[in-house]
Amino acid sequence: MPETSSSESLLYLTDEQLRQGIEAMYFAYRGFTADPDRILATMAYGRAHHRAIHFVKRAPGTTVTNLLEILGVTKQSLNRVLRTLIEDGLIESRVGPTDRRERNLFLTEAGEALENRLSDAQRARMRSAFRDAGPEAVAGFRRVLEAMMDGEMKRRYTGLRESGS
Amino acid sequence: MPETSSSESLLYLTDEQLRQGIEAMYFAYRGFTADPDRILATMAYGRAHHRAIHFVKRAPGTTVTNLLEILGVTKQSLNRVLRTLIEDGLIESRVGPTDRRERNLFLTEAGEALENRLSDAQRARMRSAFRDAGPEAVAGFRRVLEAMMDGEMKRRYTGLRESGS
DNA sequence: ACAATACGTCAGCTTTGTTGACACTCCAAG
DNA sequence: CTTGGAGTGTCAACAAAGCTGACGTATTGT
Repeated sequence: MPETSSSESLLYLTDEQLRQGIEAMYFAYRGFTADPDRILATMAYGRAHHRAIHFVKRAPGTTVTNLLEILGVTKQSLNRVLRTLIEDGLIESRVGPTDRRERNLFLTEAGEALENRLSDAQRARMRSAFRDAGPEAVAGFRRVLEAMMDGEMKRRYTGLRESGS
Repeated sequence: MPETSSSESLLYLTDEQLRQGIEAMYFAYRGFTADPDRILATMAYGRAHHRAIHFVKRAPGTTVTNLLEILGVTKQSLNRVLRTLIEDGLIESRVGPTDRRERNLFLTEAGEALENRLSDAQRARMRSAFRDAGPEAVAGFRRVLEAMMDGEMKRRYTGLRESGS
């Protein structure tokens, strides 16, 4: 093990430092999901519904298959969630205009409303964390997270970044 | 909303930037758990077993109640996991020496071995991400994550940091 | 003696993941 | 034009892991 703090500048690669990074990631992720979870718990929804709503908002008109790839779950798992959201009138599923096998997904007004509530809660926490930590920290945060994704995830992530905004 | 990029230095608080932070967190967390998940899937274990093993390694001799508080799950949920780990000889449960109602939890040799396999995989990814991003980025990463935990989580996290290392 | 604590367990439910089978649609080769 | 294969979406049944609430037992301490 070369990184046993032999060099001062590599202190952040100590096993102990890495372990702290792992634990920070674990606890922070729980904070990250806590607010939306609380809102969702009051309805019959869970985290999976949130994810579906989020990415439909992000890429309106997306197909089921595309969503499947972004979320990395099986069809049935997504379908169950999608079905309840459609039944409840939060998501609209339109038959594809060119290829009628496809379904294009959109948020309804009610869907947008819920998306806003959830997003606001999550963004508020993110904003406060970003503000507390400062711009340089935020840049570092982003850099580490991107390096932590594996190739597949990174593709999905940067794919979204390029199409959005 | 004052943060609509009115000031250049607050660009990182734009809704779009926050949204990207949220998505980065989501995709990175999946990368973060991917390697251990792959290992665990080959056995009859899941993420819950990993968490139990991790924190028993971190705080050997911890009691069930303490673990319950750190993990923030219910007794039943933890017990199911703990029971299989004890049956499989990965965790040892010793009657508390001073208070015989308590059970002190330890990893057996086999438990240590599995912990190492899991930790190595996760640390390798963390190390590579840290190395790619550099020390300043790592510091920023940690700062943002700590700001993102809520009070309860932060207490557990810093509690561990102080007892460990 | 009695209340409180720590742990384990039972029953039953929910969310969210899985696999496998099936129906509808499209397109291209015969 | 028909027909067969590939693509897209739906449904049924099951598993992992979380939850609540109740209860039993051993132990502690007042």
